[in-house]
Amino acid sequence: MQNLAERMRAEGYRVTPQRMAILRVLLRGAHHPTAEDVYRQVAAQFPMMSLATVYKTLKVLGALGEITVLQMESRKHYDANATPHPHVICIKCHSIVDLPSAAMPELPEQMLAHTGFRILGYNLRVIGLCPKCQKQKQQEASTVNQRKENLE
Amino acid sequence: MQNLAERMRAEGYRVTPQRMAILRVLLRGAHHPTAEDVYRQVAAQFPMMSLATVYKTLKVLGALGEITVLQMESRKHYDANATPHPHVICIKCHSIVDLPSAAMPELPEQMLAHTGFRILGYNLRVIGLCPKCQKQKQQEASTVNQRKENLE
DNA sequence: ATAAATGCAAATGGTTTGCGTATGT
DNA sequence: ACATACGCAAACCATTTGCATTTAT
Repeated sequence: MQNLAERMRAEGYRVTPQRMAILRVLLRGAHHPTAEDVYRQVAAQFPMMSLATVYKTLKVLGALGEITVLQMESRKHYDANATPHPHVICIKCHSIVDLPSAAMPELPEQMLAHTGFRILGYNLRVIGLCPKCQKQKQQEASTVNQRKENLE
Repeated sequence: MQNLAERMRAEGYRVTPQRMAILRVLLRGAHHPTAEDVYRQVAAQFPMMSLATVYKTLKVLGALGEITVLQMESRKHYDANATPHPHVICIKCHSIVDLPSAAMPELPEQMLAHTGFRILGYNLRVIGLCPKCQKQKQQEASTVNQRKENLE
Protein backbone atom coordinates (compact mmCIF):
# COMPACT_ATOMS: atom_id res chain seq x y z
CA MET A 1 0.00 0.00 0.00
CA GLN A 2 2.73 2.48 1.03
CA ASN A 3 5.04 0.84 -1.45
CA LEU A 4 2.45 1.26 -4.15
CA ALA A 5 2.09 4.96 -3.39
CA GLU A 6 5.80 5.34 -3.86
CA ARG A 7 5.80 3.24 -6.95
CA MET A 8 3.09 5.42 -8.42
CA ARG A 9 5.08 8.56 -7.76
CA ALA A 10 8.18 6.92 -9.16
CA GLU A 11 6.28 6.07 -12.33
CA GLY A 12 5.04 9.61 -12.67
CA TYR A 13 1.53 9.12 -11.36
CA ARG A 14 0.11 11.29 -8.62
CA VAL A 15 -1.07 9.89 -5.35
CA THR A 16 -4.54 11.25 -4.67
CA PRO A 17 -7.02 10.51 -1.89
CA GLN A 18 -9.42 9.10 -4.49
CA ARG A 19 -6.86 6.67 -5.78
CA MET A 20 -5.97 5.53 -2.30
CA ALA A 21 -9.62 5.08 -1.40
CA ILE A 22 -10.18 2.96 -4.50
CA LEU A 23 -7.09 0.94 -3.77
CA ARG A 24 -8.24 0.36 -0.22
CA VAL A 25 -11.51 -1.09 -1.46
CA LEU A 26 -9.67 -3.39 -3.83
CA LEU A 27 -7.33 -4.56 -1.11
CA ARG A 28 -10.27 -5.47 1.11
CA GLY A 29 -10.43 -7.93 -1.74
CA ALA A 30 -12.22 -11.21 -1.85
CA HIS A 31 -15.15 -9.94 -3.88
CA HIS A 32 -13.90 -9.18 -7.35
CA PRO A 33 -15.88 -5.98 -7.50
CA THR A 34 -17.02 -4.34 -10.70
CA ALA A 35 -16.28 -0.67 -11.28
CA GLU A 36 -19.81 0.09 -10.07
CA ASP A 37 -19.18 -1.90 -6.88
CA VAL A 38 -15.98 -0.04 -6.18
CA TYR A 39 -17.73 3.23 -6.82
CA ARG A 40 -20.54 2.49 -4.38
CA GLN A 41 -18.15 1.50 -1.63
CA VAL A 42 -15.88 4.48 -2.08
CA ALA A 43 -18.74 6.94 -2.49
CA ALA A 44 -20.14 5.87 0.87
CA GLN A 45 -17.32 7.64 2.68
CA PHE A 46 -16.29 9.93 -0.13
CA PRO A 47 -19.43 11.50 -1.57
CA MET A 48 -17.65 13.60 -4.17
CA MET A 49 -16.19 10.56 -5.87
CA SER A 50 -17.18 10.17 -9.50
CA LEU A 51 -17.63 6.98 -11.44
CA ALA A 52 -15.38 8.29 -14.19
CA THR A 53 -12.54 8.63 -11.72
CA VAL A 54 -13.05 5.06 -10.63
CA TYR A 55 -12.73 3.87 -14.20
CA LYS A 56 -9.69 6.03 -14.82
CA THR A 57 -8.01 4.83 -11.64
CA LEU A 58 -8.74 1.19 -12.38
CA LYS A 59 -7.07 1.66 -15.70
CA VAL A 60 -4.01 3.15 -14.06
CA LEU A 61 -3.79 0.35 -11.52
CA GLY A 62 -4.15 -2.16 -14.31
CA ALA A 63 -1.38 -0.49 -16.27
CA LEU A 64 0.83 -0.62 -13.19
CA GLY A 65 0.16 -4.33 -12.98
CA GLU A 66 -1.19 -3.94 -9.46
CA ILE A 67 -4.55 -5.49 -10.18
CA THR A 68 -5.95 -8.18 -12.41
CA VAL A 69 -8.72 -7.29 -14.81
CA LEU A 70 -10.97 -10.20 -15.58
CA GLN A 71 -12.43 -10.35 -19.07
CA MET A 72 -10.59 -7.97 -21.30
CA GLU A 73 -12.59 -7.89 -24.50
CA SER A 74 -16.08 -6.56 -24.62
CA ARG A 75 -17.27 -7.95 -27.92
CA LYS A 76 -18.56 -11.48 -28.05
CA HIS A 77 -17.27 -13.94 -30.60
CA TYR A 78 -19.19 -16.87 -31.96
CA ASP A 79 -17.86 -20.25 -32.87
CA ALA A 80 -19.75 -22.92 -34.79
CA ASN A 81 -17.69 -25.47 -32.91
CA ALA A 82 -19.96 -26.10 -29.95
CA THR A 83 -17.72 -28.54 -28.12
CA PRO A 84 -15.61 -26.66 -25.63
CA HIS A 85 -12.04 -26.12 -26.70
CA PRO A 86 -9.30 -23.69 -25.76
CA HIS A 87 -8.53 -20.53 -27.66
CA VAL A 88 -5.35 -18.62 -28.20
CA ILE A 89 -5.94 -14.89 -28.33
CA CYS A 90 -3.54 -12.21 -29.48
CA ILE A 91 -3.31 -9.38 -26.94
CA LYS A 92 -2.53 -6.92 -29.67
CA CYS A 93 -4.79 -7.58 -32.65
CA HIS A 94 -7.29 -9.78 -30.80
CA SER A 95 -7.15 -12.49 -33.40
CA ILE A 96 -8.38 -15.83 -32.14
CA VAL A 97 -7.07 -19.28 -32.97
CA ASP A 98 -8.66 -22.57 -31.99
CA LEU A 99 -6.85 -25.34 -30.23
CA PRO A 100 -8.06 -28.93 -30.33
CA SER A 101 -9.94 -29.96 -27.22
CA ALA A 102 -7.13 -32.42 -26.66
CA ALA A 103 -5.09 -29.41 -25.60
CA MET A 104 -7.27 -29.05 -22.51
CA PRO A 105 -5.08 -29.86 -19.56
CA GLU A 106 -6.44 -31.89 -16.69
CA LEU A 107 -8.06 -29.84 -13.98
CA PRO A 108 -6.60 -30.40 -10.54
CA GLU A 109 -9.93 -31.55 -9.08
CA GLN A 110 -8.88 -31.52 -5.49
CA MET A 111 -8.20 -27.78 -5.64
CA LEU A 112 -11.74 -27.18 -6.80
CA ALA A 113 -13.34 -29.42 -4.22
CA HIS A 114 -13.20 -26.98 -1.32
CA THR A 115 -15.06 -24.32 -3.30
CA GLY A 116 -18.22 -26.38 -3.09
CA PHE A 117 -18.96 -25.60 -6.74
CA ARG A 118 -20.46 -28.21 -8.99
CA ILE A 119 -18.03 -28.00 -11.88
CA LEU A 120 -19.62 -27.91 -15.32
CA GLY A 121 -16.65 -27.18 -17.51
CA TYR A 122 -13.99 -24.66 -18.08
CA ASN A 123 -12.78 -22.00 -20.31
CA LEU A 124 -9.16 -21.77 -21.26
CA ARG A 125 -7.95 -18.64 -22.94
CA VAL A 126 -4.28 -18.54 -23.73
CA ILE A 127 -2.91 -15.05 -24.17
CA GLY A 128 -0.07 -14.32 -26.52
CA LEU A 129 1.29 -12.47 -29.49
CA CYS A 130 0.33 -13.77 -32.93
CA PRO A 131 3.10 -14.18 -35.52
CA LYS A 132 2.04 -11.05 -37.40
CA CYS A 133 2.11 -8.86 -34.29
CA GLN A 134 5.46 -10.30 -33.22
CA LYS A 135 6.98 -9.06 -36.45
CA GLN A 136 5.37 -5.66 -36.08
CA LYS A 137 6.72 -5.37 -32.57
CA GLN A 138 10.27 -6.05 -33.70
CA GLN A 139 10.04 -3.21 -36.17
CA GLU A 140 8.83 -0.86 -33.47
CA ALA A 141 11.50 -2.09 -31.08
CA SER A 142 13.67 0.95 -31.62
CA THR A 143 10.88 3.37 -30.73
CA VAL A 144 10.46 5.23 -27.45
CA ASN A 145 9.02 3.50 -24.44
CA GLN A 146 5.38 4.44 -24.27
CA ARG A 147 4.26 2.95 -20.99
CA LYS A 148 1.43 5.32 -20.27
CA GLU A 149 0.02 5.12 -23.75
CA ASN A 150 -0.24 1.41 -23.18
CA LEU A 151 -3.36 2.00 -21.13
CA GLU A 152 -5.01 1.43 -24.51
CA MET B 1 -27.02 -28.42 -41.24
CA GLN B 2 -30.14 -30.34 -42.32
CA ASN B 3 -30.16 -32.06 -38.97
CA LEU B 4 -30.02 -28.72 -37.26
CA ALA B 5 -33.01 -27.46 -39.25
CA GLU B 6 -34.97 -30.46 -38.07
CA ARG B 7 -33.75 -30.08 -34.55
CA MET B 8 -34.88 -26.49 -34.54
CA ARG B 9 -38.34 -27.42 -35.72
CA ALA B 10 -38.47 -30.23 -33.18
CA GLU B 11 -37.60 -27.74 -30.47
CA GLY B 12 -40.31 -25.35 -31.59
CA TYR B 13 -38.14 -22.87 -33.46
CA ARG B 14 -38.90 -21.87 -37.01
CA VAL B 15 -36.47 -22.39 -39.83
CA THR B 16 -36.13 -19.13 -41.72
CA PRO B 17 -33.86 -18.12 -44.58
CA GLN B 18 -32.19 -15.60 -42.30
CA ARG B 19 -31.34 -18.20 -39.73
CA MET B 20 -29.95 -20.53 -42.33
CA ALA B 21 -27.87 -17.78 -43.85
CA ILE B 22 -26.42 -16.91 -40.47
CA LEU B 23 -25.72 -20.54 -39.74
CA ARG B 24 -23.99 -20.93 -43.06
CA VAL B 25 -21.64 -18.10 -42.22
CA LEU B 26 -20.84 -19.65 -38.86
CA LEU B 27 -20.19 -23.03 -40.42
CA ARG B 28 -17.70 -21.50 -42.83
CA GLY B 29 -16.07 -21.18 -39.46
CA ALA B 30 -12.42 -20.59 -38.70
CA HIS B 31 -12.77 -16.91 -37.94
CA HIS B 32 -14.74 -16.60 -34.73
CA PRO B 33 -16.79 -13.76 -36.12
CA THR B 34 -18.44 -11.13 -33.99
CA ALA B 35 -22.13 -10.38 -34.49
CA GLU B 36 -21.11 -7.46 -36.66
CA ASP B 37 -18.92 -9.76 -38.79
CA VAL B 38 -21.74 -12.20 -39.29
CA TYR B 39 -24.05 -9.36 -40.19
CA ARG B 40 -21.74 -7.99 -42.84
CA GLN B 41 -21.24 -11.34 -44.48
CA VAL B 42 -24.90 -12.21 -44.50
CA ALA B 43 -26.00 -8.76 -45.60
CA ALA B 44 -23.77 -9.03 -48.66
CA GLN B 45 -26.12 -11.57 -50.22
CA PHE B 46 -29.18 -10.74 -48.18
CA PRO B 47 -29.54 -6.97 -48.10
CA MET B 48 -32.69 -6.95 -46.00
CA MET B 49 -30.96 -8.65 -43.08
CA SER B 50 -30.98 -6.65 -39.87
CA LEU B 51 -28.38 -6.66 -37.14
CA ALA B 52 -31.07 -7.28 -34.53
CA THR B 53 -31.99 -10.50 -36.27
CA VAL B 54 -28.39 -11.60 -36.21
CA TYR B 55 -28.24 -11.06 -32.46
CA LYS B 56 -31.54 -12.82 -31.90
CA THR B 57 -30.48 -15.76 -34.01
CA LEU B 58 -27.11 -16.06 -32.32
CA LYS B 59 -28.92 -16.24 -29.04
CA VAL B 60 -31.16 -19.02 -30.31
CA LEU B 61 -28.21 -20.98 -31.66
CA GLY B 62 -26.45 -20.53 -28.36
CA ALA B 63 -29.49 -21.78 -26.47
CA LEU B 64 -29.60 -24.80 -28.76
CA GLY B 65 -26.00 -25.50 -27.89
CA GLU B 66 -25.03 -25.37 -31.54
CA ILE B 67 -22.44 -22.67 -31.17
CA THR B 68 -19.96 -21.56 -28.57
CA VAL B 69 -20.13 -18.01 -27.32
CA LEU B 70 -16.79 -16.69 -26.20
CA GLN B 71 -16.80 -14.30 -23.31
CA MET B 72 -20.18 -14.41 -21.65
CA GLU B 73 -20.20 -11.53 -19.21
CA SER B 74 -19.82 -7.98 -20.32
CA ARG B 75 -18.91 -6.31 -17.07
CA LYS B 76 -15.31 -6.31 -16.04
CA HIS B 77 -14.24 -7.42 -12.58
CA TYR B 78 -11.17 -6.23 -10.75
CA ASP B 79 -8.95 -8.21 -8.48
CA ALA B 80 -6.27 -6.77 -6.22
CA ASN B 81 -4.40 -10.03 -6.63
CA ALA B 82 -2.23 -9.19 -9.61
CA THR B 83 -0.55 -12.53 -9.99
CA PRO B 84 -2.47 -14.64 -12.48
CA HIS B 85 -4.64 -17.28 -10.90
CA PRO B 86 -7.69 -19.24 -12.00
CA HIS B 87 -11.24 -18.28 -11.12
CA VAL B 88 -14.33 -20.32 -10.57
CA ILE B 89 -17.42 -18.54 -11.81
CA CYS B 90 -21.03 -19.45 -11.12
CA ILE B 91 -23.06 -19.59 -14.33
CA LYS B 92 -26.17 -18.58 -12.47
CA CYS B 93 -25.34 -15.81 -10.01
CA HIS B 94 -21.97 -14.91 -11.55
CA SER B 95 -20.20 -15.04 -8.22
CA ILE B 96 -16.45 -15.43 -8.55
CA VAL B 97 -14.14 -17.43 -6.34
CA ASP B 98 -10.36 -17.40 -6.49
CA LEU B 99 -8.22 -20.47 -6.80
CA PRO B 100 -4.58 -20.52 -5.77
CA SER B 101 -2.20 -20.19 -8.69
CA ALA B 102 -1.02 -23.66 -7.79
CA ALA B 103 -4.27 -24.84 -9.33
CA MET B 104 -3.02 -23.77 -12.75
CA PRO B 105 -2.51 -26.93 -14.73
CA GLU B 106 0.47 -27.28 -17.02
CA LEU B 107 -0.12 -26.07 -20.54
CA PRO B 108 0.54 -28.66 -23.21
CA GLU B 109 3.21 -26.58 -24.92
CA GLN B 110 3.54 -28.70 -28.00
CA MET B 111 -0.10 -28.05 -28.92
CA LEU B 112 0.55 -24.34 -28.84
CA ALA B 113 3.74 -24.49 -30.83
CA HIS B 114 2.14 -24.78 -34.27
CA THR B 115 0.10 -21.64 -33.73
CA GLY B 116 3.25 -19.55 -33.93
CA PHE B 117 2.06 -17.44 -31.01
CA ARG B 118 4.49 -16.20 -28.42
CA ILE B 119 2.69 -17.35 -25.29
CA LEU B 120 2.49 -14.78 -22.53
CA GLY B 121 0.17 -16.46 -20.11
CA TYR B 122 -3.26 -17.84 -19.80
CA ASN B 123 -6.61 -17.34 -18.33
CA LEU B 124 -8.44 -20.20 -16.75
CA ARG B 125 -12.08 -19.72 -15.94
CA VAL B 126 -13.82 -22.70 -14.46
CA ILE B 127 -17.57 -22.66 -14.92
CA GLY B 128 -19.88 -24.19 -12.36
CA LEU B 129 -22.73 -23.81 -9.94
CA CYS B 130 -21.96 -22.27 -6.59
CA PRO B 131 -23.28 -23.99 -3.46
CA LYS B 132 -26.06 -21.44 -3.01
CA CYS B 133 -27.34 -21.83 -6.56
CA GLN B 134 -27.15 -25.61 -6.33
CA LYS B 135 -29.61 -25.52 -3.43
CA GLN B 136 -31.89 -23.11 -5.24
CA LYS B 137 -31.92 -25.36 -8.26
CA GLN B 138 -32.98 -28.36 -6.21
CA GLN B 139 -35.97 -26.43 -4.92
CA GLU B 140 -36.98 -25.50 -8.43
CA ALA B 141 -36.46 -29.03 -9.65
CA SER B 142 -40.17 -29.79 -9.60
CA THR B 143 -41.02 -26.82 -11.78
CA VAL B 144 -41.81 -26.86 -15.49
CA ASN B 145 -39.05 -27.10 -18.03
CA GLN B 146 -38.33 -23.61 -19.24
CA ARG B 147 -35.83 -24.15 -21.99
CA LYS B 148 -36.65 -21.11 -24.05
CA GLU B 149 -36.63 -18.79 -21.09
CA ASN B 150 -33.08 -19.95 -20.52
CA LEU B 151 -31.94 -17.65 -23.30
CA GLU B 152 -31.42 -15.35 -20.30
C1' DA C 1 3.55 27.16 -11.22
C1' DT C 2 2.05 23.73 -13.87
C1' DA C 3 1.02 19.34 -15.47
C1' DA C 4 -1.96 15.93 -14.12
C1' DA C 5 -6.32 14.36 -11.83
C1' DT C 6 -11.09 15.28 -10.71
C1' DG C 7 -16.12 15.61 -11.59
C1' DC C 8 -19.57 16.33 -14.57
C1' DA C 9 -22.18 15.49 -18.63
C1' DA C 10 -22.25 14.03 -23.13
C1' DA C 11 -20.68 10.48 -26.36
C1' DT C 12 -19.68 5.68 -27.68
C1' DG C 13 -20.42 1.06 -28.95
C1' DG C 14 -22.09 -3.44 -28.43
C1' DT C 15 -26.30 -5.49 -27.37
C1' DT C 16 -31.29 -5.61 -26.35
C1' DT C 17 -36.13 -4.44 -26.73
C1' DG C 18 -40.77 -2.81 -28.41
C1' DC C 19 -43.60 -2.80 -31.95
C1' DG C 20 -45.97 -3.15 -36.29
C1' DT C 21 -45.51 -6.14 -40.36
C1' DA C 22 -44.34 -10.38 -42.69
C1' DT C 23 -43.94 -15.37 -42.78
C1' DG C 24 -43.23 -20.44 -41.44
C1' DT C 25 -46.06 -23.99 -39.71
C1' DA D 1 -54.97 -18.79 -38.94
C1' DC D 2 -51.86 -17.70 -35.72
C1' DA D 3 -47.86 -17.66 -33.24
C1' DT D 4 -43.27 -16.66 -34.23
C1' DA D 5 -39.66 -14.10 -36.57
C1' DC D 6 -38.41 -10.01 -39.06
C1' DG D 7 -36.72 -5.13 -39.62
C1' DC D 8 -36.51 -0.83 -37.79
C1' DA D 9 -35.60 2.56 -34.39
C1' DA D 10 -35.25 3.61 -29.82
C1' DA D 11 -33.46 2.10 -25.40
C1' DC D 12 -29.79 0.20 -22.45
C1' DC D 13 -25.71 -0.09 -19.91
C1' DA D 14 -20.87 -0.34 -19.12
C1' DT D 15 -17.23 2.32 -20.34
C1' DT D 16 -14.88 6.38 -22.40
C1' DT D 17 -14.05 11.15 -23.48
C1' DG D 18 -13.95 16.37 -23.46
C1' DC D 19 -13.60 20.07 -20.80
C1' DA D 20 -13.47 23.43 -17.16
C1' DT D 21 -11.88 23.28 -12.35
C1' DT D 22 -9.08 21.61 -8.62
C1' DT D 23 -4.92 19.71 -6.67
C1' DA D 24 -0.40 17.07 -6.01
C1' DT D 25 4.08 17.92 -7.02
